[in-house]
Amino acid sequence: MSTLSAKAPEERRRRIIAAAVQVLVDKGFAGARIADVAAAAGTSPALVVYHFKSLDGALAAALASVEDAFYSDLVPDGAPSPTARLGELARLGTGSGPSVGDWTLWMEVWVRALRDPQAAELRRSLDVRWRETLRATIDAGVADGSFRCADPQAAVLRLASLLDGLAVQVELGDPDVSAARMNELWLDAAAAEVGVDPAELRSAAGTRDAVRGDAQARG
Amino acid sequence: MSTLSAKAPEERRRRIIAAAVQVLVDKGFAGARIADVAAAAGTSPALVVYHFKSLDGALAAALASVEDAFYSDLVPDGAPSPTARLGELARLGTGSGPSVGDWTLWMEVWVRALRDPQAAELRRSLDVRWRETLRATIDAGVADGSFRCADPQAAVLRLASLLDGLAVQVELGDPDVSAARMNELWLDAAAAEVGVDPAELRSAAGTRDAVRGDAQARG
DNA sequence: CCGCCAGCTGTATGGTCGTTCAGCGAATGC
DNA sequence: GCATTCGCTGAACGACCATACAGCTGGCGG
Repeated sequence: MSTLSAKAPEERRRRIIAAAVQVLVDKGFAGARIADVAAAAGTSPALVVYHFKSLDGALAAALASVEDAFYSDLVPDGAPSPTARLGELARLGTGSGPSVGDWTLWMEVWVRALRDPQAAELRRSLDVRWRETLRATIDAGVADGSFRCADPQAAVLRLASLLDGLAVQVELGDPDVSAARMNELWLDAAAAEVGVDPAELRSAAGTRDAVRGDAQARG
Repeated sequence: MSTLSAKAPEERRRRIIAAAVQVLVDKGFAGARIADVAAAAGTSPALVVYHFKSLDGALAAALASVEDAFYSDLVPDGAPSPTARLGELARLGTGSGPSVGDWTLWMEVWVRALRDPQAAELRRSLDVRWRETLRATIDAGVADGSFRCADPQAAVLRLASLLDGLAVQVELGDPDVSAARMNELWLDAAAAEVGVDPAELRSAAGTRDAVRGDAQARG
Protein backbone atom coordinates (compact mmCIF):
# COMPACT_ATOMS: atom_id res chain seq x y z
CA MET A 1 0.00 0.00 0.00
CA SER A 2 2.62 2.51 -0.98
CA THR A 3 1.19 5.95 -1.51
CA LEU A 4 2.87 6.98 -4.69
CA SER A 5 3.00 4.02 -7.01
CA ALA A 6 -0.43 2.81 -6.05
CA LYS A 7 -1.89 6.01 -7.36
CA ALA A 8 -0.76 5.59 -10.90
CA PRO A 9 -3.00 2.63 -11.70
CA GLU A 10 -5.97 4.29 -10.05
CA GLU A 11 -5.32 7.41 -12.02
CA ARG A 12 -5.15 5.34 -15.17
CA ARG A 13 -8.46 3.81 -14.31
CA ARG A 14 -10.07 7.19 -13.91
CA ARG A 15 -8.64 8.27 -17.21
CA ILE A 16 -10.25 5.32 -18.91
CA ILE A 17 -13.59 6.10 -17.33
CA ALA A 18 -13.38 9.69 -18.48
CA ALA A 19 -12.41 8.48 -21.93
CA ALA A 20 -15.38 6.12 -21.99
CA VAL A 21 -17.73 8.96 -21.14
CA GLN A 22 -16.28 11.00 -23.95
CA VAL A 23 -16.59 8.16 -26.44
CA LEU A 24 -20.17 7.60 -25.37
CA VAL A 25 -20.96 11.23 -26.06
CA ASP A 26 -19.09 11.27 -29.36
CA LYS A 27 -20.17 7.97 -30.84
CA GLY A 28 -23.00 6.69 -28.70
CA PHE A 29 -23.52 3.19 -27.40
CA ALA A 30 -23.81 1.79 -30.88
CA GLY A 31 -20.56 3.29 -32.11
CA ALA A 32 -18.42 2.86 -29.03
CA ARG A 33 -15.45 0.53 -29.52
CA ILE A 34 -12.89 -0.68 -27.05
CA ALA A 35 -10.24 0.73 -29.33
CA ASP A 36 -11.88 4.17 -29.16
CA VAL A 37 -11.91 4.20 -25.39
CA ALA A 38 -8.31 3.00 -25.25
CA ALA A 39 -7.17 5.58 -27.76
CA ALA A 40 -8.96 8.39 -25.93
CA ALA A 41 -7.37 7.26 -22.69
CA GLY A 42 -3.94 6.84 -24.25
CA THR A 43 -3.65 3.18 -23.38
CA SER A 44 -3.95 -0.20 -25.03
CA PRO A 45 -7.32 -1.85 -25.65
CA ALA A 46 -6.27 -4.73 -23.47
CA LEU A 47 -5.96 -2.47 -20.46
CA VAL A 48 -9.57 -1.44 -20.74
CA VAL A 49 -10.58 -5.07 -20.54
CA TYR A 50 -8.05 -5.67 -17.77
CA HIS A 51 -9.66 -3.04 -15.59
CA PHE A 52 -13.32 -3.39 -16.53
CA LYS A 53 -13.60 -6.96 -17.68
CA SER A 54 -15.40 -6.02 -20.90
CA LEU A 55 -16.52 -3.10 -23.03
CA ASP A 56 -19.91 -3.11 -21.38
CA GLY A 57 -18.17 -3.01 -18.03
CA ALA A 58 -16.25 0.08 -19.04
CA LEU A 59 -19.35 1.81 -20.36
CA ALA A 60 -21.22 0.90 -17.19
CA ALA A 61 -18.43 2.46 -15.13
CA ALA A 62 -18.71 5.54 -17.30
CA LEU A 63 -22.43 5.78 -16.64
CA ALA A 64 -21.88 5.31 -12.94
CA SER A 65 -19.49 8.21 -12.95
CA VAL A 66 -21.91 10.56 -14.66
CA GLU A 67 -24.57 9.39 -12.27
CA ASP A 68 -22.41 10.54 -9.39
CA ALA A 69 -21.78 13.84 -11.09
CA PHE A 70 -25.49 14.26 -11.69
CA TYR A 71 -26.30 13.82 -8.04
CA SER A 72 -23.69 16.25 -6.86
CA ASP A 73 -24.85 18.81 -9.41
CA LEU A 74 -28.23 18.73 -7.76
CA VAL A 75 -27.24 19.75 -4.27
CA PRO A 76 -28.09 23.44 -3.90
CA ASP A 77 -25.34 25.79 -2.81
CA GLY A 78 -26.66 27.83 0.04
CA ALA A 79 -30.39 27.84 0.73
CA PRO A 80 -31.83 29.94 -2.04
CA SER A 81 -35.38 31.18 -2.18
CA PRO A 82 -37.75 28.92 -4.14
CA THR A 83 -37.81 31.40 -7.00
CA ALA A 84 -34.05 31.57 -7.15
CA ARG A 85 -33.78 27.82 -6.81
CA LEU A 86 -36.14 27.33 -9.73
CA GLY A 87 -33.95 29.54 -11.84
CA GLU A 88 -30.93 27.60 -10.64
CA LEU A 89 -32.53 24.34 -11.71
CA ALA A 90 -33.29 25.84 -15.10
CA ARG A 91 -29.66 26.76 -15.45
CA LEU A 92 -28.60 23.23 -14.53
CA GLY A 93 -30.94 21.48 -16.92
CA THR A 94 -30.40 23.97 -19.65
CA GLY A 95 -26.68 24.54 -19.67
CA SER A 96 -24.77 21.85 -21.48
CA GLY A 97 -21.84 22.06 -19.12
CA PRO A 98 -22.92 20.18 -15.99
CA SER A 99 -23.83 16.52 -15.95
CA VAL A 100 -27.49 17.27 -15.54
CA GLY A 101 -27.39 18.88 -18.93
CA ASP A 102 -25.42 16.19 -20.76
CA TRP A 103 -28.34 15.71 -23.06
CA THR A 104 -26.62 13.76 -25.79
CA LEU A 105 -25.71 11.21 -23.20
CA TRP A 106 -29.19 11.10 -21.71
CA MET A 107 -30.71 10.58 -25.11
CA GLU A 108 -28.39 7.65 -25.62
CA VAL A 109 -29.46 6.30 -22.27
CA TRP A 110 -33.12 6.67 -23.16
CA VAL A 111 -32.84 4.62 -26.29
CA ARG A 112 -30.73 2.02 -24.60
CA ALA A 113 -33.24 1.91 -21.78
CA LEU A 114 -35.87 0.84 -24.28
CA ARG A 115 -34.26 -2.61 -24.26
CA ASP A 116 -31.75 -2.69 -21.41
CA PRO A 117 -33.21 -2.89 -17.90
CA GLN A 118 -29.99 -1.65 -16.34
CA ALA A 119 -30.07 1.53 -18.38
CA ALA A 120 -33.77 1.86 -17.64
CA GLU A 121 -33.06 1.74 -13.94
CA LEU A 122 -30.32 4.32 -14.19
CA ARG A 123 -32.51 6.68 -16.09
CA ARG A 124 -35.37 6.11 -13.72
CA SER A 125 -33.39 6.87 -10.59
CA LEU A 126 -31.95 10.04 -12.04
CA ASP A 127 -35.36 11.11 -13.20
CA VAL A 128 -36.94 10.47 -9.84
CA ARG A 129 -34.26 12.50 -8.21
CA TRP A 130 -34.73 15.35 -10.62
CA ARG A 131 -38.48 15.37 -10.12
CA GLU A 132 -38.11 15.27 -6.36
CA THR A 133 -35.84 18.26 -6.54
CA LEU A 134 -38.32 20.13 -8.67
CA ARG A 135 -41.17 19.07 -6.45
CA ALA A 136 -39.41 20.17 -3.27
CA THR A 137 -38.76 23.56 -4.81
CA ILE A 138 -42.37 24.03 -5.85
CA ASP A 139 -43.67 22.86 -2.49
CA ALA A 140 -41.33 25.27 -0.75
CA GLY A 141 -42.60 28.11 -2.91
CA VAL A 142 -46.20 27.20 -2.27
CA ALA A 143 -45.48 26.96 1.44
CA ASP A 144 -43.90 30.38 1.70
CA GLY A 145 -46.53 31.94 -0.55
CA SER A 146 -44.33 32.85 -3.46
CA PHE A 147 -45.88 30.20 -5.74
CA ARG A 148 -49.42 29.20 -6.51
CA CYS A 149 -49.88 25.75 -7.97
CA ALA A 150 -53.11 23.78 -8.12
CA ASP A 151 -51.60 20.44 -9.02
CA PRO A 152 -47.89 20.24 -8.17
CA GLN A 153 -47.65 16.62 -9.25
CA ALA A 154 -48.89 17.41 -12.74
CA ALA A 155 -46.78 20.55 -12.89
CA VAL A 156 -43.65 18.57 -12.09
CA LEU A 157 -44.43 15.96 -14.71
CA ARG A 158 -45.03 18.61 -17.32
CA LEU A 159 -41.96 20.65 -16.48
CA ALA A 160 -39.71 17.62 -16.33
CA SER A 161 -41.05 16.30 -19.63
CA LEU A 162 -40.84 19.70 -21.24
CA LEU A 163 -37.20 19.90 -20.28
CA ASP A 164 -36.52 16.55 -21.91
CA GLY A 165 -38.41 17.54 -25.02
CA LEU A 166 -36.71 20.90 -25.36
CA ALA A 167 -33.36 19.24 -24.92
CA VAL A 168 -34.12 17.01 -27.88
CA GLN A 169 -34.74 20.04 -30.05
CA VAL A 170 -31.54 21.72 -28.94
CA GLU A 171 -29.43 18.62 -29.29
CA LEU A 172 -30.76 18.02 -32.77
CA GLY A 173 -29.74 21.50 -33.78
CA ASP A 174 -33.20 22.92 -34.22
CA PRO A 175 -32.78 26.42 -35.63
CA ASP A 176 -35.79 27.65 -33.62
CA VAL A 177 -34.56 26.31 -30.29
CA SER A 178 -31.10 27.39 -29.27
CA ALA A 179 -29.86 26.60 -25.78
CA ALA A 180 -30.72 30.13 -24.72
CA ARG A 181 -34.19 29.84 -26.18
CA MET A 182 -34.65 26.55 -24.44
CA ASN A 183 -33.91 28.24 -21.15
CA GLU A 184 -36.37 31.01 -21.91
CA LEU A 185 -39.12 28.67 -22.99
CA TRP A 186 -38.73 26.49 -19.96
CA LEU A 187 -38.63 29.39 -17.53
CA ASP A 188 -41.79 30.84 -19.01
CA ALA A 189 -43.54 27.51 -18.71
CA ALA A 190 -42.34 27.16 -15.14
CA ALA A 191 -43.51 30.66 -14.33
CA ALA A 192 -46.95 29.81 -15.68
CA GLU A 193 -47.09 26.57 -13.72
CA VAL A 194 -46.25 28.20 -10.40
CA GLY A 195 -48.11 31.42 -11.01
CA VAL A 196 -45.28 33.92 -10.93
CA ASP A 197 -44.29 36.68 -13.30
CA PRO A 198 -42.06 35.28 -16.05
CA ALA A 199 -39.91 38.39 -15.94
CA GLU A 200 -39.29 37.89 -12.25
CA LEU A 201 -38.31 34.29 -12.72
CA ARG A 202 -36.05 35.14 -15.64
CA SER A 203 -34.18 37.73 -13.66
CA ALA A 204 -33.95 35.36 -10.71
CA ALA A 205 -32.50 32.74 -13.03
CA GLY A 206 -29.72 35.07 -14.01
CA THR A 207 -28.85 35.91 -10.44
CA ARG A 208 -26.10 33.87 -8.85
CA ASP A 209 -26.40 35.06 -5.28
CA ALA A 210 -29.99 34.69 -4.23
CA VAL A 211 -31.77 35.58 -1.04
CA ARG A 212 -30.45 33.18 1.53
CA GLY A 213 -32.59 31.83 4.28
CA ASP A 214 -30.82 29.54 6.72
CA ALA A 215 -33.63 27.74 8.54
CA GLN A 216 -34.60 24.83 6.37
CA ALA A 217 -32.54 22.75 3.98
CA ARG A 218 -35.62 21.52 2.22
CA GLY A 219 -39.09 22.92 1.55
CA MET B 1 -45.77 -5.65 -67.66
CA SER B 2 -48.05 -8.54 -66.91
CA THR B 3 -50.54 -7.74 -64.22
CA LEU B 4 -50.41 -10.84 -62.12
CA SER B 5 -46.86 -12.03 -61.90
CA ALA B 6 -45.41 -8.57 -61.65
CA LYS B 7 -47.31 -8.03 -58.46
CA ALA B 8 -45.70 -10.79 -56.49
CA PRO B 9 -42.23 -9.24 -56.37
CA GLU B 10 -43.67 -5.86 -55.51
CA GLU B 11 -45.68 -7.43 -52.75
CA ARG B 12 -42.58 -9.13 -51.49
CA ARG B 13 -40.80 -5.80 -51.47
CA ARG B 14 -43.52 -4.23 -49.40
CA ARG B 15 -43.37 -7.13 -47.02
CA ILE B 16 -39.68 -6.57 -46.50
CA ILE B 17 -40.23 -2.88 -45.84
CA ALA B 18 -42.90 -3.66 -43.28
CA ALA B 19 -40.60 -6.21 -41.71
CA ALA B 20 -37.81 -3.66 -41.56
CA VAL B 21 -40.08 -1.22 -39.76
CA GLN B 22 -40.98 -3.87 -37.26
CA VAL B 23 -37.38 -4.82 -36.68
CA LEU B 24 -36.48 -1.20 -36.20
CA VAL B 25 -39.14 -0.88 -33.53
CA ASP B 26 -38.20 -4.13 -31.84
CA LYS B 27 -34.43 -3.93 -31.90
CA GLY B 28 -33.56 -0.40 -32.91
CA PHE B 29 -30.96 0.74 -35.40
CA ALA B 30 -28.18 -0.75 -33.35
CA GLY B 31 -29.74 -4.18 -33.10
CA ALA B 32 -31.21 -4.50 -36.56
CA ARG B 33 -29.70 -7.32 -38.62
CA ILE B 34 -30.34 -8.31 -42.20
CA ALA B 35 -31.22 -11.75 -40.91
CA ASP B 36 -33.88 -10.26 -38.64
CA VAL B 37 -35.52 -8.36 -41.46
CA ALA B 38 -35.40 -11.39 -43.71
CA ALA B 39 -36.84 -13.63 -41.04
CA ALA B 40 -39.64 -11.20 -40.24
CA ALA B 41 -40.44 -10.96 -43.93
CA GLY B 42 -40.22 -14.69 -44.45
CA THR B 43 -37.47 -14.48 -47.06
CA SER B 44 -33.77 -15.01 -47.35
CA PRO B 45 -31.25 -12.40 -46.24
CA ALA B 46 -29.95 -12.24 -49.77
CA LEU B 47 -33.29 -11.01 -51.04
CA VAL B 48 -33.19 -8.03 -48.77
CA VAL B 49 -29.89 -7.02 -50.27
CA TYR B 50 -31.17 -7.85 -53.75
CA HIS B 51 -34.01 -5.36 -53.38
CA PHE B 52 -32.41 -2.68 -51.27
CA LYS B 53 -28.73 -2.97 -52.04
CA SER B 54 -27.73 -3.04 -48.37
CA LEU B 55 -29.08 -3.15 -44.85
CA ASP B 56 -28.95 0.61 -44.63
CA GLY B 57 -30.91 0.76 -47.84
CA ALA B 58 -33.63 -1.40 -46.39
CA LEU B 59 -33.80 0.62 -43.20
CA ALA B 60 -33.92 3.81 -45.22
CA ALA B 61 -36.86 2.42 -47.19
CA ALA B 62 -38.53 1.56 -43.92
CA LEU B 63 -38.11 5.11 -42.69
CA ALA B 64 -39.43 6.49 -45.94
CA SER B 65 -42.55 4.40 -45.54
CA VAL B 66 -43.25 5.61 -42.02
CA GLU B 67 -42.60 9.12 -43.24
CA ASP B 68 -45.40 8.68 -45.76
CA ALA B 69 -47.69 7.27 -43.11
CA PHE B 70 -46.88 10.19 -40.85
CA TYR B 71 -47.89 12.70 -43.47
CA SER B 72 -51.15 11.01 -44.27
CA ASP B 73 -51.97 10.72 -40.58
CA LEU B 74 -51.81 14.48 -40.39
CA VAL B 75 -54.45 15.38 -42.94
CA PRO B 76 -57.60 16.25 -41.00
CA ASP B 77 -60.78 14.41 -41.84
CA GLY B 78 -63.49 16.97 -42.38
CA ALA B 79 -62.93 20.55 -41.25
CA PRO B 80 -63.15 20.38 -37.49
CA SER B 81 -63.31 23.40 -35.23
CA PRO B 82 -59.92 24.48 -33.88
CA THR B 83 -60.81 23.11 -30.48
CA ALA B 84 -61.80 19.75 -31.89
CA ARG B 85 -58.77 19.73 -34.14
CA LEU B 86 -56.49 20.33 -31.18
CA GLY B 87 -58.04 17.34 -29.45
CA GLU B 88 -57.59 15.35 -32.61
CA LEU B 89 -53.90 16.23 -32.74
CA ALA B 90 -53.55 15.18 -29.13
CA ARG B 91 -55.08 11.85 -29.99
CA LEU B 92 -52.69 11.42 -32.89
CA GLY B 93 -49.56 12.28 -30.98
CA THR B 94 -50.65 10.44 -27.90
CA GLY B 95 -52.04 7.18 -29.23
CA SER B 96 -49.40 4.64 -30.05
CA GLY B 97 -51.33 3.27 -32.99
CA PRO B 98 -50.77 5.77 -35.80
CA SER B 99 -47.39 6.58 -37.24
CA VAL B 100 -47.34 9.97 -35.59
CA GLY B 101 -47.30 8.18 -32.27
CA ASP B 102 -44.64 5.58 -33.10
CA TRP B 103 -42.53 7.00 -30.37
CA THR B 104 -40.06 4.16 -30.03
CA LEU B 105 -39.19 4.68 -33.63
CA TRP B 106 -38.91 8.44 -33.30
CA MET B 107 -36.60 8.06 -30.34
CA GLU B 108 -34.42 5.81 -32.42
CA VAL B 109 -34.43 8.41 -35.15
CA TRP B 110 -33.47 11.15 -32.70
CA VAL B 111 -30.41 9.35 -31.50
CA ARG B 112 -29.41 8.37 -34.98
CA ALA B 113 -29.92 11.96 -36.05
CA LEU B 114 -27.25 13.01 -33.58
CA ARG B 115 -24.67 11.62 -35.99
CA ASP B 116 -26.44 10.87 -39.28
CA PRO B 117 -27.43 13.89 -41.36
CA GLN B 118 -29.97 11.87 -43.33
CA ALA B 119 -31.83 10.90 -40.18
CA ALA B 120 -31.54 14.48 -38.97
CA GLU B 121 -33.19 15.70 -42.12
CA LEU B 122 -36.00 13.19 -41.83
CA ARG B 123 -36.70 14.13 -38.27
CA ARG B 124 -36.52 17.81 -39.11
CA SER B 125 -39.04 17.64 -41.92
CA LEU B 126 -41.50 15.65 -39.88
CA ASP B 127 -41.09 18.02 -36.99
CA VAL B 128 -41.60 21.06 -39.15
CA ARG B 129 -44.74 19.53 -40.54
CA TRP B 130 -46.06 18.74 -37.10
CA ARG B 131 -45.37 22.23 -35.83
CA GLU B 132 -47.01 23.79 -38.87
CA THR B 133 -50.09 21.71 -38.22
CA LEU B 134 -50.17 22.80 -34.62
CA ARG B 135 -49.54 26.38 -35.58
CA ALA B 136 -52.31 26.42 -38.16
CA THR B 137 -54.73 25.07 -35.60
CA ILE B 138 -53.80 27.67 -33.03
CA ASP B 139 -53.94 30.47 -35.57
CA ALA B 140 -57.37 29.31 -36.66
CA GLY B 141 -58.57 29.31 -33.08
CA VAL B 142 -57.20 32.76 -32.45
CA ALA B 143 -58.78 33.99 -35.67
CA ASP B 144 -62.24 32.70 -34.82
CA GLY B 145 -61.97 33.85 -31.24
CA SER B 146 -62.02 30.48 -29.54
CA PHE B 147 -58.35 30.72 -28.50
CA ARG B 148 -56.29 33.41 -26.88
CA CYS B 149 -52.55 33.12 -27.30
CA ALA B 150 -50.01 35.86 -26.75
CA ASP B 151 -47.08 34.13 -28.41
CA PRO B 152 -48.16 31.33 -30.76
CA GLN B 153 -44.61 30.61 -31.87
CA ALA B 154 -43.48 29.95 -28.31
CA ALA B 155 -46.65 28.01 -27.56
CA VAL B 156 -46.04 25.71 -30.51
CA LEU B 157 -42.44 25.12 -29.51
CA ARG B 158 -43.46 24.32 -25.97
CA LEU B 159 -46.34 22.06 -26.91
CA ALA B 160 -44.32 20.18 -29.51
CA SER B 161 -41.43 19.74 -27.11
CA LEU B 162 -43.73 18.71 -24.30
CA LEU B 163 -45.20 16.03 -26.50
CA ASP B 164 -41.75 14.66 -27.24
CA GLY B 165 -40.80 14.74 -23.60
CA LEU B 166 -43.98 13.08 -22.41
CA ALA B 167 -43.55 10.40 -25.02
CA VAL B 168 -40.15 9.60 -23.58
CA GLN B 169 -41.68 9.03 -20.17
CA VAL B 170 -44.40 6.80 -21.56
CA GLU B 171 -42.07 4.82 -23.76
CA LEU B 172 -39.73 4.26 -20.86
CA GLY B 173 -42.55 2.83 -18.81
CA ASP B 174 -42.74 5.62 -16.26
CA PRO B 175 -45.28 4.52 -13.64
CA ASP B 176 -46.47 8.11 -13.24
CA VAL B 177 -47.06 8.72 -16.93
CA SER B 178 -49.27 6.22 -18.68
CA ALA B 179 -50.40 6.89 -22.22
CA ALA B 180 -53.73 8.14 -20.88
CA ARG B 181 -51.99 10.42 -18.42
CA MET B 182 -49.79 11.73 -21.18
CA ASN B 183 -52.87 12.71 -23.12
CA GLU B 184 -54.33 14.46 -20.11
CA LEU B 185 -51.16 16.30 -19.27
CA TRP B 186 -50.70 17.50 -22.79
CA LEU B 187 -54.27 18.60 -23.21
CA ASP B 188 -54.11 20.59 -20.00
CA ALA B 189 -50.94 22.28 -21.12
CA ALA B 190 -52.48 23.00 -24.50
CA ALA B 191 -55.59 24.41 -22.85
CA ALA B 192 -53.43 26.71 -20.76
CA GLU B 193 -51.44 27.83 -23.80
CA VAL B 194 -54.50 28.77 -25.83
CA GLY B 195 -56.59 30.02 -22.94
CA VAL B 196 -59.49 27.60 -23.02
CA ASP B 197 -61.08 25.56 -20.29
CA PRO B 198 -59.21 22.25 -19.87
CA ALA B 199 -62.48 20.43 -19.35
CA GLU B 200 -63.81 21.74 -22.65
CA LEU B 201 -60.72 20.67 -24.52
CA ARG B 202 -60.73 17.26 -22.86
CA SER B 203 -64.29 16.60 -23.89
CA ALA B 204 -63.59 17.89 -27.40
CA ALA B 205 -60.66 15.49 -27.58
CA GLY B 206 -62.93 12.59 -26.87
CA THR B 207 -65.44 13.61 -29.50
CA ARG B 208 -65.02 12.06 -32.91
CA ASP B 209 -67.56 14.10 -34.86
CA ALA B 210 -66.83 17.74 -34.22
CA VAL B 211 -68.56 20.87 -35.41
CA ARG B 212 -67.88 21.01 -39.10
CA GLY B 213 -67.28 24.25 -40.87
CA ASP B 214 -66.76 23.94 -44.63
CA ALA B 215 -65.33 27.30 -45.64
CA GLN B 216 -61.59 27.09 -45.06
CA ALA B 217 -59.27 24.14 -45.14
CA ARG B 218 -56.71 26.04 -43.13
CA GLY B 219 -56.89 28.72 -40.45
C1' DC C 1 19.40 -10.09 -3.84
C1' DC C 2 15.65 -12.89 -5.25
C1' DG C 3 11.10 -14.26 -6.43
C1' DC C 4 6.67 -12.67 -7.08
C1' DC C 5 2.95 -10.14 -8.61
C1' DA C 6 0.30 -6.19 -10.21
C1' DG C 7 0.02 -3.54 -14.19
C1' DC C 8 0.33 -3.50 -18.77
C1' DT C 9 0.89 -4.75 -23.78
C1' DG C 10 0.92 -7.12 -28.67
C1' DT C 11 -0.80 -10.65 -30.85
C1' DA C 12 -3.81 -14.52 -31.67
C1' DT C 13 -8.51 -16.39 -31.82
C1' DG C 14 -13.13 -16.90 -32.63
C1' DG C 15 -17.62 -15.20 -33.56
C1' DT C 16 -20.80 -12.31 -35.79
C1' DC C 17 -22.46 -10.25 -39.80
C1' DG C 18 -22.76 -7.69 -44.19
C1' DT C 19 -22.10 -8.51 -48.71
C1' DT C 20 -20.85 -11.32 -52.88
C1' DC C 21 -21.45 -14.92 -56.11
C1' DA C 22 -22.74 -18.75 -58.92
C1' DG C 23 -26.61 -20.84 -60.10
C1' DC C 24 -31.60 -22.36 -60.47
C1' DG C 25 -36.45 -22.25 -61.81
C1' DA C 26 -39.99 -19.89 -64.00
C1' DA C 27 -42.01 -16.51 -66.64
C1' DT C 28 -41.37 -13.61 -70.79
C1' DG C 29 -40.21 -11.90 -75.27
C1' DC C 30 -39.30 -13.46 -79.82
C1' DG D 1 -39.97 -23.75 -78.32
C1' DC D 2 -35.82 -21.25 -77.27
C1' DA D 3 -32.98 -17.85 -75.26
C1' DT D 4 -33.05 -14.53 -71.89
C1' DT D 5 -34.00 -12.11 -67.99
C1' DC D 6 -35.98 -11.68 -63.32
C1' DG D 7 -36.61 -13.06 -58.76
C1' DC D 8 -34.63 -15.58 -55.58
C1' DT D 9 -31.52 -18.63 -52.79
C1' DG D 10 -27.58 -21.18 -50.13
C1' DA D 11 -23.18 -21.19 -49.48
C1' DA D 12 -18.95 -18.90 -49.23
C1' DC D 13 -15.93 -14.80 -48.23
C1' DG D 14 -13.91 -11.40 -45.60
C1' DA D 15 -14.16 -7.40 -42.47
C1' DC D 16 -14.54 -6.03 -38.02
C1' DC D 17 -14.13 -6.56 -33.10
C1' DA D 18 -14.44 -8.29 -28.37
C1' DT D 19 -11.98 -11.03 -25.69
C1' DA D 20 -8.21 -14.43 -24.25
C1' DC D 21 -3.55 -15.28 -23.63
C1' DA D 22 1.32 -15.42 -23.07
C1' DG D 23 4.78 -12.65 -21.84
C1' DC D 24 7.34 -8.47 -20.32
C1' DT D 25 8.60 -5.09 -16.68
C1' DG D 26 9.37 -2.73 -12.53
C1' DG D 27 8.73 -2.41 -7.78
C1' DC D 28 7.86 -4.62 -3.37
C1' DG D 29 8.14 -8.06 0.37
C1' DG D 30 11.18 -11.21 2.22
